[in-house]
Amino acid sequence: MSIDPSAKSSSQIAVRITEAILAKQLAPGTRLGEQQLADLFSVSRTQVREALTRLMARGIVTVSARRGWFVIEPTAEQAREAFEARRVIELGLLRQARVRPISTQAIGQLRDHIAREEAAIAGADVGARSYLLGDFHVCLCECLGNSLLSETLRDLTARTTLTAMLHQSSEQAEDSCSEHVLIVEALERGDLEQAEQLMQDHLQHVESGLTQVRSSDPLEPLRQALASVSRPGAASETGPPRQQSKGP
Amino acid sequence: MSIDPSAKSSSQIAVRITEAILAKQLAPGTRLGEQQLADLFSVSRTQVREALTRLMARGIVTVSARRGWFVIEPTAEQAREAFEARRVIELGLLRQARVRPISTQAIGQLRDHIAREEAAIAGADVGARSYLLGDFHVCLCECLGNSLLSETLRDLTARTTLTAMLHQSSEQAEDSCSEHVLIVEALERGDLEQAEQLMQDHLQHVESGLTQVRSSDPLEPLRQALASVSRPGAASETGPPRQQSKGP
DNA sequence: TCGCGGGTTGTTGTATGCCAATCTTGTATA
DNA sequence: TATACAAGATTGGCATACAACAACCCGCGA
Repeated sequence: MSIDPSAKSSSQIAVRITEAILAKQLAPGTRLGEQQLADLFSVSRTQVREALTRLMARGIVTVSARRGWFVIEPTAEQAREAFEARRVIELGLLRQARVRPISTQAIGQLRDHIAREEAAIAGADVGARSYLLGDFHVCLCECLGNSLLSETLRDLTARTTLTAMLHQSSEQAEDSCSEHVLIVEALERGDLEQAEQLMQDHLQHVESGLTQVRSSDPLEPLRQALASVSRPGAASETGPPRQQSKGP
Repeated sequence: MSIDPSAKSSSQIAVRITEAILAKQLAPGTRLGEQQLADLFSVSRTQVREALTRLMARGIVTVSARRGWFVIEPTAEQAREAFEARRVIELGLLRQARVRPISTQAIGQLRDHIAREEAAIAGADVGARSYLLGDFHVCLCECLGNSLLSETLRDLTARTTLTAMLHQSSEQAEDSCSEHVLIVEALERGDLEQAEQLMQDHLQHVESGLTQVRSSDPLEPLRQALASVSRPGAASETGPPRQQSKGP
């Protein structure tokens, strides 16, 4: 688990965890032990609990009473809702934006973002790639002038990212990126109708990229995990087999 | 401050506070002292902090370092974003709903809700009236099959309610309710296009009901307060949270 | 009268210890 | 073999302590 070494405030811890999820460095179902995180960040359980409470309010972490905190594992229904919510927000935002022109500065920001996407795709950093591909939508939302919705959208992106990890989607990074390019181009020439259509298609592509297991069988992940024998270091990700020596 | 007598868990405390805001029983800028709330609910500060942390993550409470927790006072810009977000979500949801029919059961729920609205308007309970008029939109969102967005919408409703309190809107309760009726009727006969238009108008009415201060001038409230000499104790209710000083 | 400086008070921020509840797991026993 | 029981680990929550800081009060000097 490679969240990051140093963070002091609880909000920073929450951000780190969120980023790790968006970068696919934290799998759904990962256990987040309080003491464990406290040691990792060199803070007390108090701070960790506060950070986790925050993340729970945002719906990207759950707590099972006296068992522990876990990264959510979106059910099929939740995944559907998350994608629908993204469609509603992103398409609706583009529609609302028809009355208010998009600043050239915003277009510039989006172009920069896409440049970073391309760099990440060219490079080998899978985490950065995943993060940036998701963050594009948040960035777009912010450029369209609504920071409130961008917050919500970030959480929804986390959910869909986790869903993608659960259902091991085929992430066609290049395709996504080129679709982003098309969207920004449409925005740049002021064709918001086209942009909306492109976004709709794009989200459709992302959603249909999931290998729709979509069973409501709670044993499905386990079954799937045990079906293929050789999985490279997957267990160490979720289940720390042993624990460091405890306190006094 | 008449939140309610008994609640045990932090989530319940958060719910109580949210409800009080939606019922216009907690004004924007109200101070929420930790010890104060702890005494009120007969719990420790720990629980109160957890509840407030949750509410902060949802954006309906802020904390000023070492000064205290306060119900947010949405700025003009934030108010604009909140209304835009509501438009985006509610209109977008109705648009998405075109592909999926609305169950008759959902229509029934909405009708029940409107009946309660009418009862509250007939009665004298201003709190219940305000709460129900806002909750209609949340309820509609849930009936349209997206509980994720309904959570977000609840928070946005809280924001717009607080904005309304700040800018002392003229709340034409009967008008709102009758518009709700029209919307549900349109839904019932499957005319989603019409429903969307009605919703758009309705939200427009609510927003324009605000005495549009709406300048981005941070001194505007002050100026307005000093323009008219005799104001009956507006701020004395909760103790004036003076100007906020931000950190570095 | 007015402004200024210093101490006082109150509130949050954070760590710590503690203990109960209870879930998990390992082991002994019928 | 299956059940019961004990041990361990982890969260849930409370109380407390104390530091950091903001707001307030009050006296002092000009």
